[in-house]
Amino acid sequence: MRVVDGEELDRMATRFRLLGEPMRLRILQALCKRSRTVNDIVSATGSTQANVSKHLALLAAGGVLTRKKEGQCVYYGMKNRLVMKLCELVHSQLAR
Amino acid sequence: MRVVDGEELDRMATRFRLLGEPMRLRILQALCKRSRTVNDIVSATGSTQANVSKHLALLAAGGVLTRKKEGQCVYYGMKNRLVMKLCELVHSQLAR
DNA sequence: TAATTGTATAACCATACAGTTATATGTCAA
DNA sequence: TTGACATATAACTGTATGGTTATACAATTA
Repeated sequence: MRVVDGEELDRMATRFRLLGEPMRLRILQALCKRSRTVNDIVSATGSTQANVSKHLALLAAGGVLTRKKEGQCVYYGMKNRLVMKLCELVHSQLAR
Repeated sequence: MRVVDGEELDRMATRFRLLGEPMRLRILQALCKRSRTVNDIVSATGSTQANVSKHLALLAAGGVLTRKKEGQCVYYGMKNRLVMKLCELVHSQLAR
């Protein structure tokens, strides 16, 4: 990594911290294959609707998830594969 | 990423969170090229000795840094290149 | 031994934030 | 319009943790 200025380090830290919550990783896992509604994710994670909604808002604001409203349902999905790449990398690193 | 159990998600989240602090990223940058003493890192980061020591202890406990005592100096260094790989990946992802 | 230097740690404070409960907002159907 | 369902948000609580200050511990030197 090149030398990086303070603001960029802040952004990097923010991204890492966004992934530094088990519940958010659980959510990402649930969205790994396809987009899902909030309720789907609530079921998949076993958390409460309010909690899931908050995490989804954070992940979307952080540029990790997309958000698409259809009727009264809201579909969240992976913005791209890059974040899953990160998760896989960490996962494989820990398997040592 | 395969489906991962709760404990593994916890470990992954812990690793991500470990990288989710600007000061710790600053420390990693300082150690990118070579191992350094605590005082070196204090100078490089501009933080206090106590604060740096605490972060170094966390990074070492988290398996990111190595620790080698020589005389009254303690050298910390990157355990391997994998973490820098992560940082580079995040850095490049944010550059969009 | 005493003084100095390098590092770690304890105690404390302030802040951030995950989770909860309750409620608001929005959308559809009857 | 009313009711039911889906989602978001506000208010609150408890906990974790980054930074600071002071001090302890360890190694070197005089």
